[in-house]
Amino acid sequence: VAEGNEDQIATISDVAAAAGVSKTTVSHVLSGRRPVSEATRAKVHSVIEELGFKQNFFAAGLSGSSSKTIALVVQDLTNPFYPALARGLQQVVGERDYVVLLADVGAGTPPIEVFLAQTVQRRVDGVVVAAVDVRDTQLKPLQRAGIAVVTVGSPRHGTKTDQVSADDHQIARDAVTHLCEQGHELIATITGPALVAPGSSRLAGYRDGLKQNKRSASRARVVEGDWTVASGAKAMAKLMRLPLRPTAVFCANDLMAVGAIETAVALGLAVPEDVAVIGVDDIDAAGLIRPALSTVRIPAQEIGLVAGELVLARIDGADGPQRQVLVPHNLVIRESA
Amino acid sequence: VAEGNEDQIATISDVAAAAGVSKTTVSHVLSGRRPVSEATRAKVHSVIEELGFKQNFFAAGLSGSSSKTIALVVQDLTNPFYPALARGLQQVVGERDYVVLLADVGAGTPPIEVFLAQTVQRRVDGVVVAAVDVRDTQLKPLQRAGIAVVTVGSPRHGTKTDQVSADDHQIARDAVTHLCEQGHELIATITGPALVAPGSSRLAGYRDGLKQNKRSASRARVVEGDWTVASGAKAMAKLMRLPLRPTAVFCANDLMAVGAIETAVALGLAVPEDVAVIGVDDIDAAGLIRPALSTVRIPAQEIGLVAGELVLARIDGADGPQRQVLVPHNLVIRESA
DNA sequence: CTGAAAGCGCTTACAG
DNA sequence: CTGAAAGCGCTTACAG
Repeated sequence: VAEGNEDQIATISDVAAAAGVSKTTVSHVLSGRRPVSEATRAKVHSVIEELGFKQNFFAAGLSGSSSKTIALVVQDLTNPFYPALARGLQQVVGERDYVVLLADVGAGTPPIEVFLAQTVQRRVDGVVVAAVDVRDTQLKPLQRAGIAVVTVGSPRHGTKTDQVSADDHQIARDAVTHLCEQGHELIATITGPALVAPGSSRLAGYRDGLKQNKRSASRARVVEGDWTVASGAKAMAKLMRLPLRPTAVFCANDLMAVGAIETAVALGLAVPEDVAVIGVDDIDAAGLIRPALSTVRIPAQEIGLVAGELVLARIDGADGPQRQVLVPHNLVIRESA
Repeated sequence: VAEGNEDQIATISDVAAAAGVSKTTVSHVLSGRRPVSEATRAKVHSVIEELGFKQNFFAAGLSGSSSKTIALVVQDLTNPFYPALARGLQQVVGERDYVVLLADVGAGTPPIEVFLAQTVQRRVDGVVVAAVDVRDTQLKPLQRAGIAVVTVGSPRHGTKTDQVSADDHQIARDAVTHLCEQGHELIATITGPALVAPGSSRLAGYRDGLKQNKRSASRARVVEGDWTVASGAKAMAKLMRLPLRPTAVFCANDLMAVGAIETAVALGLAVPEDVAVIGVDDIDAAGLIRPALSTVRIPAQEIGLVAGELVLARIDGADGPQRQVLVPHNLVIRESA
């Protein structure tokens, strides 16, 4: 036991020397990529333990070339959807000893293209993109570099990646159907900006829901908001002035639903007795306001899980066509509808 | 222009050859660590551009040994405090081309000790720990490995790292003082579990605030909750049964304040006319409930910024004693107090 | 079942 | 102002 400079970090050579075997053998007991006799395996392991040996990440990567890391690009970490997604992703990839590199586009720095470049330079194994700002031309270079890319959210024009998202169309249909089951006939909607996802899909789903349940549709009962409480309040005021006043409103997100409820209360209308209101998202406040908000929960964490499974599958070499998976949502019925 | 196998990733040797200089020189124009003539610098840069050369992260790290990454360990990404902190951190470190590696302890996997081990293996430059579960004995190895460690939250016994946190003591004092300025005499508090931070500091701050404003203190007006809405509601019921009913309640977080308000309303008490309620955190729901909750905003993003500055300072070689910085909070007065 | 040796793509004394 | 060469700590054909 003459060696043992304990201040120095142990390398694979130290382990090999102390165990009386070659670096090759140590490397193989580490990777398991080639059979090693039980005796020497045990010896090597005990030496590793004793020396506190840890593989040098850079050296391993330089030869082997996988960094065991997944990058996650997120539109706005401040929106609770993304942290939940991040958690789901970490859960599945962490299981396989991958680590997650985070980029919050909303932070403003670094610029997204800089981060994506970093991603290839660092030989990241996979990238999960949950950010509307990213154009597919920015993703091409990653794919060419052999990085597995999966995209979260509604499909965008021309994007060629595996995708996960909530089923926005079905979400709206389910909400409308719930309203119908409660006996409502005149059902309005407060939409998000209607040309882009997920606003467009939820509007289409609303219309389908009406048709499917044989309710009448009317352009007057469709009012556009911009996802904010204030816009929901304003849209609701417009709706409540209609000659044929709707008795139920499907709001394309919870924030607008909160605004809608405030307007209803301000007008002296009881919710849900006079007007029922249902939202989408299940934000934290949904259960805290009165009346408590009925809504459709977007399964953010599950989306993260699936995104993780998709990247890992590609990393493991799965080929075949791009996959698109829709993660099931669920209705959370509280008081407002 | 005979070379140019465009399918292959360009290395520093390719650049050197194409520019007619040595790898040494290319390396130096990249790092700027030694003067290079303007002419050759320009030539090298143009070749880099042309070949689309990107430094191999592993090779650079193996020689140079900095990974340009900061790890962030967070207790529960699902709590909005942490995403905001993460954003602040990214903003400052991103500016300097560092990238952030995220670990959400609440995800359950990987185990925290595994992640911390990864952190030294990957030669991370700094670690920001915002997680109560991490004991200082787990941090020692990182510091020994030369990693800059900063800790977020109230100081813990024996921890020897730079620290950032909100000033929990002062937060409570400020809230109580606000209540006093509104003319309240009998001021109660609903605390978190009182033995651990931040519950203990907020309780102490409440008592100081009372003393400083010459209000009477009473053990009966201190009721312990567990940070949840339900516990706040229950504590409030107890408080409202007191013979000398308090006219104002300082709740150690917003969730308990929401519960307190619900109880008050259920008892037919008007808020803030009959009882004023103030919380801490400024959660999203605070502005959405009625009456809107007055509270003390915890400056999560600023805490992240400061944490980033502290790590970077240490990475840049700052020595000297451990620093502890308290980030200023602010009162957000809405309707409930 | 095991080793010697080349090689991954950089950085950095050392030398001029 | 610039280069040749050693070395960082691994992995992996190749050979036995």
